[in-house]
Amino acid sequence: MTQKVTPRSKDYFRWYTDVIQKAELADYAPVKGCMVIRPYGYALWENIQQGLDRRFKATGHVNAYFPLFIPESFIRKEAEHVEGFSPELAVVTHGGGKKLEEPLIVRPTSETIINAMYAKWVRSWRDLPILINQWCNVVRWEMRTRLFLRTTEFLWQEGHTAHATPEEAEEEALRMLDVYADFAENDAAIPVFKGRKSDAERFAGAVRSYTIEAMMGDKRALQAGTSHNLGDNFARAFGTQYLDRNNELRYVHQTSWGVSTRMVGAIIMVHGDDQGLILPPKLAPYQVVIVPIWHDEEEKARVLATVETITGQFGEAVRYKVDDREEYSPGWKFNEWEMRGVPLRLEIGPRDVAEGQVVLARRDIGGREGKSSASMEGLVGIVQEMLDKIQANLFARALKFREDNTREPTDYEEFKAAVENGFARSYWCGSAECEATIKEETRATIRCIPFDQDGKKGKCIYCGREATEKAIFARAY
RNA sequence: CGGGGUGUAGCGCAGUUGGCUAGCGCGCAGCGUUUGGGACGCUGAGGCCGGAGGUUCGAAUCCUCUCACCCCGACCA
Repeated sequence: MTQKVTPRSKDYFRWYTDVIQKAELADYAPVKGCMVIRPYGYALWENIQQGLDRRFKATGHVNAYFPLFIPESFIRKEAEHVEGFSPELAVVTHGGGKKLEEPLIVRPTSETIINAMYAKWVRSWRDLPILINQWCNVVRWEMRTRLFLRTTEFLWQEGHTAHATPEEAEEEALRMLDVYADFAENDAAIPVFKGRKSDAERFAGAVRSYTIEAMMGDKRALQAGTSHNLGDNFARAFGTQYLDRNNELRYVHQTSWGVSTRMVGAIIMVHGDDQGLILPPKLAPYQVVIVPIWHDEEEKARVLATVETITGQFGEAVRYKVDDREEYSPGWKFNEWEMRGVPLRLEIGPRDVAEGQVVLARRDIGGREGKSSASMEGLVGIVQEMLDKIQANLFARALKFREDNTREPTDYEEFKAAVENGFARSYWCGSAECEATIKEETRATIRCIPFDQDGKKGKCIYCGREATEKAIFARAY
């Protein structure tokens, strides 16, 4: 399996799929559009889960689990929602050898079934807010699939909250977008634009959708997380009402927000290089790989004894892997673990043992430049410091790349060139016609209308009418 | 759904003017020598050539039909 991957510079998408399979993150499943997430990929996902779950808990959310099957009639209750999701539903028509009275939908998302329950649970203003998240799988029958980025079945978390007022729901939607952005930038080392979706890109059934958008290594955009203010759309469809302090019956206002295994794809595409993966230390299954080197049994004993004192030092503070396989040479292992994206490699041979030091090799900086030696004494501190540096460097590098490839074109010709090869930040008049025409002519869509605006006015990049906001346009995954 | 492509050993492929025993590289197993940037030798295991029909003395190879997967578009986290 550990053959070289197609160079990223040569064929970006081949590189992407090669890396996933050769690094053993995932493999194609026997069912079209589905993938098997292998232990190494799943460990990465578990770290993503932990990073997010910790933040959800810290903002007052609790986890729960709702069923996989949703009665077909539920999906129909919210008009825009049914229209948005119908084409991609998997439907169960038989169970236990008999045709079902009512077909069951395999959840594509859980707004409907959760609202059916919330409608039961909510009676009084005292029952609010409900702040529930669930970790689960969902199924969307997409025509075109790509490992991690879009699979028929995928793993995600979906938060579903219910609030007394529109203001609280809005506040919640924005809070969770901040949580996502914080996770993306600090844990995944992926810089994101936070902003609002255009109406055309809005979630089916939402009042407003917010998103974090990231630039991949091929300069295309990827929506890395979304947060929706659902208003009272689902509450009206499901009759989710409560009595307020004045004994008046009111609909709840809701949000939903999600991050999926797509985040794994984002990490691969943002940080990887020709050698393969580069994983951010905060999420890497192994932060450090230790490669012991020896020539004979006597050296082996000494080297491994030293390795043991090091791993003893690491304890729980560092996630490490000792690669003491005898069937591979050190050089082979170096290449293997670089391909698998381990942020830091520690080499220990007889020379190091004699000198009381180890060799450190950074994954983010190749060749000699990334190598240094460190004393065995207090190594854990040095390693942690270096992991922090790598984390910071990955973010800085990704940010610079995004900035270098985000342009502010002054006319439509420049705009077309810009979205050909990066992001364009341009005034947009807000009309769906301009948006649709741009999409048709350039294949670029509005990724978001960033919160970060300069407050100035300008002319729409397409029609020239007055515009008050700039949008990020790009080709997207 | 439209367009393109691929199915032969675990992986990557060759073989396809029909021809006898289906081959190569990597990987895998055993033994030995190796090990600081993808080591080497020897021995060996592993195939109803995607499936079904047909043509033929003879089919991986020709014909028909099917199935699966990948890539490019439209749809989407």
